Amino acid sequence: MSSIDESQPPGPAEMDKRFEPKQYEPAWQRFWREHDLFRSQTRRETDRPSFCILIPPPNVTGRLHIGHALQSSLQDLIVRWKRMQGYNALWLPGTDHAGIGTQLMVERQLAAEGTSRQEIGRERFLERTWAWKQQYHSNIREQLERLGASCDWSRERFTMDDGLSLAVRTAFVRLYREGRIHRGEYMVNWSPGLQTAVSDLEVESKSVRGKLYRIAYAVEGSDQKLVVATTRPETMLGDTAIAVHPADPRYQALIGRHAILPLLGRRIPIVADQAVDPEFGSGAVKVTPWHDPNDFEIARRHGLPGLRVIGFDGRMTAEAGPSFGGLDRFAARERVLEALRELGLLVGVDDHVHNVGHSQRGGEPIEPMVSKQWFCDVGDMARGALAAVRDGRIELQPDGWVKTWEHWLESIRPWCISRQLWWGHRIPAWYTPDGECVVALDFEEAAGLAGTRELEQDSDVLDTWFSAALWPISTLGWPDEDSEDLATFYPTDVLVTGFDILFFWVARMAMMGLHFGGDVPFRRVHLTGLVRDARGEKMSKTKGNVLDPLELVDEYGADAVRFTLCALDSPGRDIPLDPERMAGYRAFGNKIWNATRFALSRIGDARVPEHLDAVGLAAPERWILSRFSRTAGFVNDRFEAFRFDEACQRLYHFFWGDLCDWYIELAKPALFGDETSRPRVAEVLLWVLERSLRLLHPVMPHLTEELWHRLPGIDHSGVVAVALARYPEPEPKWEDEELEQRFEALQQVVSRVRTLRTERGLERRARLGLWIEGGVEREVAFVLEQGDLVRSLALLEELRQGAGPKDAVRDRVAGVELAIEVEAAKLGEVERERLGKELERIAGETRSVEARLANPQFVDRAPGEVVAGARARLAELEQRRAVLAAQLAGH
RNA sequence: GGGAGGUUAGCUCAGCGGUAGAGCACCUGCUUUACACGCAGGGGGUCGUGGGUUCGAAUCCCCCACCUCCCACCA
Repeated sequence: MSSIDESQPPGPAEMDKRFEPKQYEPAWQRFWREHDLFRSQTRRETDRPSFCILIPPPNVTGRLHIGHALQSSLQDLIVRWKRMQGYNALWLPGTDHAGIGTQLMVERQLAAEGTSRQEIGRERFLERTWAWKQQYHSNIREQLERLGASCDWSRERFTMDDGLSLAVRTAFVRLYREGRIHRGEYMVNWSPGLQTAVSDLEVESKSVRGKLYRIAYAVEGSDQKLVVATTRPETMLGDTAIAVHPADPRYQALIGRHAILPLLGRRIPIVADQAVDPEFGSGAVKVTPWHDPNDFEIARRHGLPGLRVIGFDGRMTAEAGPSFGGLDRFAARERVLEALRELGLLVGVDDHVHNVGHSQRGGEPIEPMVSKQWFCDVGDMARGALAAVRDGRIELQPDGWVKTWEHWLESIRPWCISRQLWWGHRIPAWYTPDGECVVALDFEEAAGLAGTRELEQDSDVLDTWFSAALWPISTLGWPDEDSEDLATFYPTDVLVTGFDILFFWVARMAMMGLHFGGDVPFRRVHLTGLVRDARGEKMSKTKGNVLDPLELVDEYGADAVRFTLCALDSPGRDIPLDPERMAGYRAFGNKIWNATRFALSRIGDARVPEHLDAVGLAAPERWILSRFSRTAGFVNDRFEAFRFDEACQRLYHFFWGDLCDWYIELAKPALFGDETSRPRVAEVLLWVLERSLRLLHPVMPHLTEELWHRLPGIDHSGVVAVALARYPEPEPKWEDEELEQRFEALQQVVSRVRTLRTERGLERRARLGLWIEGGVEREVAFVLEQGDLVRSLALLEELRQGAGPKDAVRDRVAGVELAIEVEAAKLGEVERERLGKELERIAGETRSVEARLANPQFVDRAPGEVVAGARARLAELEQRRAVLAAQLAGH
């Protein structure tokens, strides 16, 4: 107990009228940390069932953005809920080294110092980057903690930790030895800006307004010109053939002959290939094998040589000839066109809109070119991942993503996994002086295999997503097959992430998890939408509409931020985030605060009861317990279905509507009354409040923790925090459908009286008398039985059964006919109008229901209860019409 | 060219077979012994267009229109 007291927030015993998240949120974060509440256990240490979520690791040097806040809120909600359900729940945190991103940041820093990575060399550059990582890596943890994340920080991982690095090397070596990884010269996407190859996924195709140029090539041994169409004239310098469709009648005679490449005078063959579309351009295609993926394939089929005319820096090479070598690729284009124009060989220029691949990161056009790289052939692993989703071992939510998943995995191509970067996992391959390649776990093994220590390691690093693909197994201890964590938590249960990395990450984890882990890496994947601004626009720095989650936490409190994000997470939708909405949920927090404050001020000596005995409770108590039970059932069910939005709506309306607006008001007479009724009512109020705090805890952990600890009678030596309290479940014995219906009538009667005050512009406390004149027996009896409560809620002078004064205002609500005595009972103009409108509405609905009932097909085919419902509705409409019509006629 | 999603109250969105809901915004009253981050009451929608299925459609099916996003080597 004493240790708890020490880390209790220092807040005053007296509660302020307004809650102030800043005063207690950091204190509870510290409390959780100091009590080490979220450390999970291995199966050796506990027999509780396990539950595991792995964090999608943020960039180690990054700052959390609003998307992280969304995903973290959802992950924390899930893991807190499961933990409270008694699971050995683990939310494993960590960070990613983010190869390109981090390297670029450090390079930028070097540039500012007037140097570069090339200048300082690889070793010093890596030292710098590690230092940079050390400096920033605690930021992510701090930021997650400020959101209230209940991660097990003792298990924090970083993709370049020793253990994870070993996992990466092990996976690489095994895949290599299985023949799934190989090195070769193929067409890759080259980013001249980043100076590295990138994978297909890192290329974004953008529609570009360009030109289609028609260039005339001379045919050898004739005066004939062969016109080809191209969008990239500069690549002609690397042409090694012209291709036409084999069946194209225009070019039959030319197949097998040669053309002379303009500008360079090279003799190139004219070949026939199916890939050529006779309808496009001139029907003849220039073939540049080393700078176009299609041409590469054509060249392979025809055994054509390739020439590198564009270098890795985006400039033309010496192969491009003396006039062009050294020029930037775009400058070369102009120069080539100019030269062709002079020679009269540029025979046409048309506007042409086409798609050009751009580097996702750098933004510049990607240069397709042949390069020696490492590739991972994921074909059969992809089939495994495909099957896992098809047969439900992995559930994607929303399931609309299944098709996308299938399409991508069915048409998957080898994955280019090498990057010409320095920051990352260096490829575990060594070369002997003879150029022999040895793949091994480390230098010693490589030396043993090669029979020499004169080895040079491959200079490339692996794609960041390669290590990310191993995250589910590597963080849990793989390749150590005896790892207790792996045995306890693998397969993990839930993955929450954005759809934008479905292929980059999720699919690849599925492949690697199945391959190395022997099972799916996670059973369910919850894909979130994109967080947008209040108007639904994408957040971007240039637009200046970026919302920083930590600033939002400062302004509204972490719980309000979390509640908002969870409440807006509806499947398949982007999330428009309006700070106004967050203010609304901050108000909700304040409501919870004040409800508790009120309860604490009126409960006397009552304590939160261990068990609640239903016997002898009055109707309002039985009612709120019934509502609570149904809410608990609903919330659990919606959490289970990952419908956090629906769960949050229900929590909000239960607490604010049922508990505050109605129950607390209903309980007030007893709470302010004598000692006969007060203790029991106070107990129920405390009980419901305490259970409600538990119910709300996964969404609003700080506030619920703060308030829960203020409630009297909780044995904190048993359960030190609400974070570890049992999550409420529905209690069917308290659910009372009939009682809830009767209460509905009571509520409507009270509302009708209140409406009348507004209609008549009466004083809030104007003396009113209410007569219950008739109606449905059950409801009437209940309203009369609860007469005292109705009187206090509706602020009535008196309430009686029987016929009211002649000039009273009459209405029928929820089956109860009532007459309200008002001093000046004349209907005003506005009221008459409203009555008229209401009668019209009733007449309209009556016609519609009558028509339905007059239709024999409806009566025959519709379910009995629907027909009965319609009949009852018709009767109710008629009763109400009669009352209102009499009312209107009587004045 | 394929695929997915969207089109419901002024705004942002739920609902997805029995004639419409929320939050915010708006209007009208309120120092009511927890809360103005409050209380009570209210106005506001032919659920994108056109067909079809059904006793009955915002809800299922088809067409169209307009948005958004993925995927795709026609130079």
